Amino acid sequence: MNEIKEKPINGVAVDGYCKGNPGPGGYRGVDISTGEILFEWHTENCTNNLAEFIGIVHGLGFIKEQSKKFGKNYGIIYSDSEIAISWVKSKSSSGTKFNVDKYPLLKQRIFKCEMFLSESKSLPRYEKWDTKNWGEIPADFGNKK
RNA sequence: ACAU
DNA sequence: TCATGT
Ligand SMILES: [Mg+2]
Ligand SMILES: [Mg+2]
Repeated sequence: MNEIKEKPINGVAVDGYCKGNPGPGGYRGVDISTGEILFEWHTENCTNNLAEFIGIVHGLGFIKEQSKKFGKNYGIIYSDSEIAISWVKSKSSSGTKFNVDKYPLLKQRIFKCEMFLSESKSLPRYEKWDTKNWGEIPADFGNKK
């Protein structure tokens, strides 16, 4: 199915980054309609896919919290990462090759992400950002050469 | 191959 | 050109 959707004008774009892979990295979330940076996180060492995964999960929690506390409904979370989206769907990042044992804070963060996913009765929508047709996701860090 |  | 992943 080669359906091409319209480029979204609402929702939250999340993107992960790594300076080296593995390397220092993190994620951020951007309000697509305004360009406002809504949340950001950095850590000393991780992989591209772990950063993308944790970013999506944080975005899901953020959207839920904004809705419940402030009645603000951000809509859909977008990610350009096939891998991270598959990990969110399965509620597990066990496919990672990265040994988190040297990074207990990261290990704990991943555990909490999976816990959040497994305990949630419902989650906000999350969809693939179609970079080919829409250009770079608005949350991108612009680190690629 | 596809997505990063 | 290398690494992370399905
Ligand atoms: Mg990305
Ligand atoms: Mg990017």
